[in-house]
Amino acid sequence: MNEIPKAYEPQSVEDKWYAFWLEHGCFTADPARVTEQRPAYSIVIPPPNVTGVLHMGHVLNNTIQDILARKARMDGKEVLWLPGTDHAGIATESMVAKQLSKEEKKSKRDIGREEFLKRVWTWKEKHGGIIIAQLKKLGCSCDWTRERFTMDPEYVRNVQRVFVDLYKKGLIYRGKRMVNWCPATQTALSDEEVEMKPQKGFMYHFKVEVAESPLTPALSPAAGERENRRPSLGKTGGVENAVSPTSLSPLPLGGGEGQGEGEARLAGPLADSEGRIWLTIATTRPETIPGDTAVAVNPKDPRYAHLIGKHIVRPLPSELPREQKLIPIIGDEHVDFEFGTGVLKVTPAHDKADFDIGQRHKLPVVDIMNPNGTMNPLAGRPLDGLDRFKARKVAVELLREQGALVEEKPYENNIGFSQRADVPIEPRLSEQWFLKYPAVEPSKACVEQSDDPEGRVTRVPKLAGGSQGLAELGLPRNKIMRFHPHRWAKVYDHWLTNIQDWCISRQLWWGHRIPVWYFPLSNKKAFTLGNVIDETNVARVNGKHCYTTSLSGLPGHETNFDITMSLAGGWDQRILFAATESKKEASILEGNGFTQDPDVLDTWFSSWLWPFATMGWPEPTETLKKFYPTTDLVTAPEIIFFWVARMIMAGYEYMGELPFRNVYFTGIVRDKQGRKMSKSLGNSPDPLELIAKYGADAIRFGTMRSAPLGQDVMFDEKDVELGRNFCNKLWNACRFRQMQSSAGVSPAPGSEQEESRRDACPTFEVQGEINPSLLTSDDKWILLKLNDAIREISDALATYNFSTAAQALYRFFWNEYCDWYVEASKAVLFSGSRGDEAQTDESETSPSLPTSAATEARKANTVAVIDFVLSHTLRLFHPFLPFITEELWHGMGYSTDMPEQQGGRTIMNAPWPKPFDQEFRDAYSLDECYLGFANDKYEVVTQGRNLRRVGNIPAGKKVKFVLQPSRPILPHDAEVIRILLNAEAIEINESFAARQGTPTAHTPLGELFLPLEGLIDVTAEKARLTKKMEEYQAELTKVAQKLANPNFTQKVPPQVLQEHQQRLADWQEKLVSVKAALEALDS
RNA sequence: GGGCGCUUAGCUCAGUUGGUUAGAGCGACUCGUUUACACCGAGUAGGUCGCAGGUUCGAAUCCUGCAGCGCCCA
Repeated sequence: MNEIPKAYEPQSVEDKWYAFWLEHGCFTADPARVTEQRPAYSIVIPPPNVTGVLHMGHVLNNTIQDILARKARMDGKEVLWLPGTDHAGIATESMVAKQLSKEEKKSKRDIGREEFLKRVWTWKEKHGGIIIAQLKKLGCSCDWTRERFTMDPEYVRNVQRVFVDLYKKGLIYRGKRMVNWCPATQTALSDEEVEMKPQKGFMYHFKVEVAESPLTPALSPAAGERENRRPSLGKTGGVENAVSPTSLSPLPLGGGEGQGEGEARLAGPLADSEGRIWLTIATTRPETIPGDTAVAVNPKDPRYAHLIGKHIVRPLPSELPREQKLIPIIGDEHVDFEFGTGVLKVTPAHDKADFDIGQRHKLPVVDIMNPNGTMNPLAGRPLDGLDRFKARKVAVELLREQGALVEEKPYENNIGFSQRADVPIEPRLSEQWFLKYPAVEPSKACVEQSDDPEGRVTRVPKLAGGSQGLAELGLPRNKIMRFHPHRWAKVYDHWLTNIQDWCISRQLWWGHRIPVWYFPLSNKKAFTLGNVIDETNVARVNGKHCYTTSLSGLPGHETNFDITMSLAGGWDQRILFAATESKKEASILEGNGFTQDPDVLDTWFSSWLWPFATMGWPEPTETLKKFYPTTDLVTAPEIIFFWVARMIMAGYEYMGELPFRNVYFTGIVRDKQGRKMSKSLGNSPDPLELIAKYGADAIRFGTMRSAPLGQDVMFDEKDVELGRNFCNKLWNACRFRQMQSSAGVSPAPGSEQEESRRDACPTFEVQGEINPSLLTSDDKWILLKLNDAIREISDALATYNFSTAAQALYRFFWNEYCDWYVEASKAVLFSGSRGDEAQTDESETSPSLPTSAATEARKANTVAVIDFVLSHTLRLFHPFLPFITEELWHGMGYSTDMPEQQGGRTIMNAPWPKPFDQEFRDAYSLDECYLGFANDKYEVVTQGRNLRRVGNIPAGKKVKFVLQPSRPILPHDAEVIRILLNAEAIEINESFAARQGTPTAHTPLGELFLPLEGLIDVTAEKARLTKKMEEYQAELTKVAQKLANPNFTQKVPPQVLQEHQQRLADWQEKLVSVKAALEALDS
């Protein structure tokens, strides 16, 4: 560390140490090293998308994981931080598809499945390493020898194994249902991938004729009520025509009366002059009218009940003859008669609720759309081929032309959007694979629901079969998982309580292809498949859920020889399904005319296995034995359902145990204005640029300092700047220490550099290095402050309060160590190097000055204290600032005397500082009273600086202060005050007679004067003192009033009472002092 | 509609079980290049703790209601 640069230059340091760590295998976990004394600690990384790039969310998330991992290493644990990437089905596939269309103007179908997948792999090879390299830049201490990818061959096998297993258990099934269909990516999505967003649109009211009208003469329109026009809609003047030429009148039924003005006109059947009855229907999706197969009313609705069983004439498609457009009016209790007009159009093919109504009433399902969101021929001639949104406009026009459109008004409602493609999803009837979640009960029970950190009160899960609690579930206390912040536990519990089956198939190519093969049963060949499946077996399949057998029959050939078959039927044809994870059996199937399901699995169906599938499962590997369950999981709350909940279920189902003990949910990183970081807003800074500009440590520290537990993070580049400044401060504080050593402040004459370092390096046998008898009050103060900091930071980290820890580090180091201690230490370090004039004045009242040899010993002792503090501080900082601390650890020589594996090679393995034990405190007389004394001393300094201000004396100008002590002051302490005040001298004078008008301050150590030669601005000083006096008076009054209240004095605890009495005395004293000063000015 | 969170200095946030003058960083302003650091030091200003009630000797803190913002679920 010769010729240390004045400013810290991270660029020259970071790569060097990262390479060093890798070279020495510092991140590599070895299960063989795990013992009782060296417990395991593990985290699995939330695998970033393989082709993704680092964003601020990753920085936040991975910095936290790295802090946890590095802290655990320093605690002497065997640490596994297992990294990897996710194949990210839709994201990656659409990225490659986009590129294909851009560069070659081709769709994936143009080049075919095989070729397309080849392109994706190429893309993956090219971009897949980027984010990993970026994590390394950030300093992440992952065990890269264990990097995994969700499409690694073993991982693929695991996914298939799990699929087949769940299939055999009857938990995976194929079903034709309403799913969330994304017309952009043309695949089904799970409920979790749908995001509800408010959407501005229109509510259209249109009228339909009741086919059986006129019903009865009684329903003819009442006389004189013909003028019942809708209000004109201005530019959509066509509406006016819509109700002409036949004006409608409300029928004299009770229903519509409670409605609002506008709705009243629309609700209830209307009759025209010819006695025909019309119903008005409200909809936001008129383009789906051709798919309507009924209209529904609530059977309890008096306005419409009598119409149930009749028919209406569906207005679209226009070209169809009336008799082909008659659809029934049905009664269904689920119709909300408050909503719209109380008449609901039922489109079973294009709405989830309508589909359910359709099922109840056995309505036909008319699908009028293509998978890409365009209309098909069933929608009618003008709509056919149009995009659904274009079709909506056209449909409105058609209604208008027919005179059926009654009203059109702006309307906002919540629409489901495809999270990935950001287009409205289309509810669509489709055949997909579904999973009924396994292990739901233990997954629910294992998460601590009480807010008590001790876990004393745990929710007793309600289980079927009379189970009473965790014991019945095999969940002892240590099998409980905690969420941080705790409130997410409730969200998790709620989701699990209302859990719906998971649609796991995706109509994509990139991903885990579903390990199921089909065979249409009309083909007799299947019955003799491999001499194993014959007609007898198929007969057994028929009517049962499944039948299991081995096709290949070769022992040990594959890990699983089972084949599960089931008979599906009822919709299109009867199909034989065969699920197998065995390649051998798959090829037999294919050789016999079976074809594999073209779909792939939802990406999360592979990531939910991540904690164990990355550790060698299903083999009982050493890694699994030692590192599963993992200790902590750090992730974003956005994926609590996608990932966290599912991992817990998979953990129970396949490992019989929870996958992690703690889950830490980070906040969302937002910009200064509180907006979410997003590509389209362009408000997301590139972390790599920030690292290049400020250093990785800076971005880590800045992010951590401003990321409170469970709150969103408002990101501001200023935070990174602060991190950079902090590193620089640390750097320079160490530089200062080095300068003392090189300036010859070593203990004994003739000592070598190395020796002085060793002397100074206090890490282990500290007692021998620092001479307790030479400790100053400042030394003891900083040691006690260090002790507080150790405790505070350790506690904060143990409770995942990273910002608290970072702020404590900042405060301790910058405020307490640099601003006070280092400055105070100069009193010792610089003594003798410049005249001791300051102390000559006080020689009468103070003990005699130390001899020169004694001075040297004291300097050495101060350096020893500095080394002690710095070597501890570097370790406290290391999880946050890995690079600079490693650089300084070596540069300062603190590594030299440490055992190889405990800090000698790298600070990574240096032991985490522990709060001082009693023995240590006794040895160094670290009594809390020194905190008080040093604080008083620093208060004198603050007051003195204040006086300078009053005298308008520049901070740089040397002046003389006088202290009239209220207690004995040692020469050292006087010198500290002098240095900190940047004073020419400080005179300790018990009988100082201040000249009239001398600025004075009342301090805990006595009256402090700043004698000036008549330069003082009397008016300003008066103002200052008056302000102070008023302040003291106000406080005094407040306390006095409290103490005068018998209610207070009688009820309050004695300790509080005493405190208040003390306070009263203090204020009184101050007040007297300030009053005296004011009087002195006046006279 | 249900649930959760937030509201304290110009900004971002601390404030533990109620108990001194409600703290910090940034920003602003003033002064200063004093031999670690201008990526610095010293100092100053700035808050009726969202609003209204209540409990209490005492409320930023506990309770109730209201308002605003945000998120999740339906």
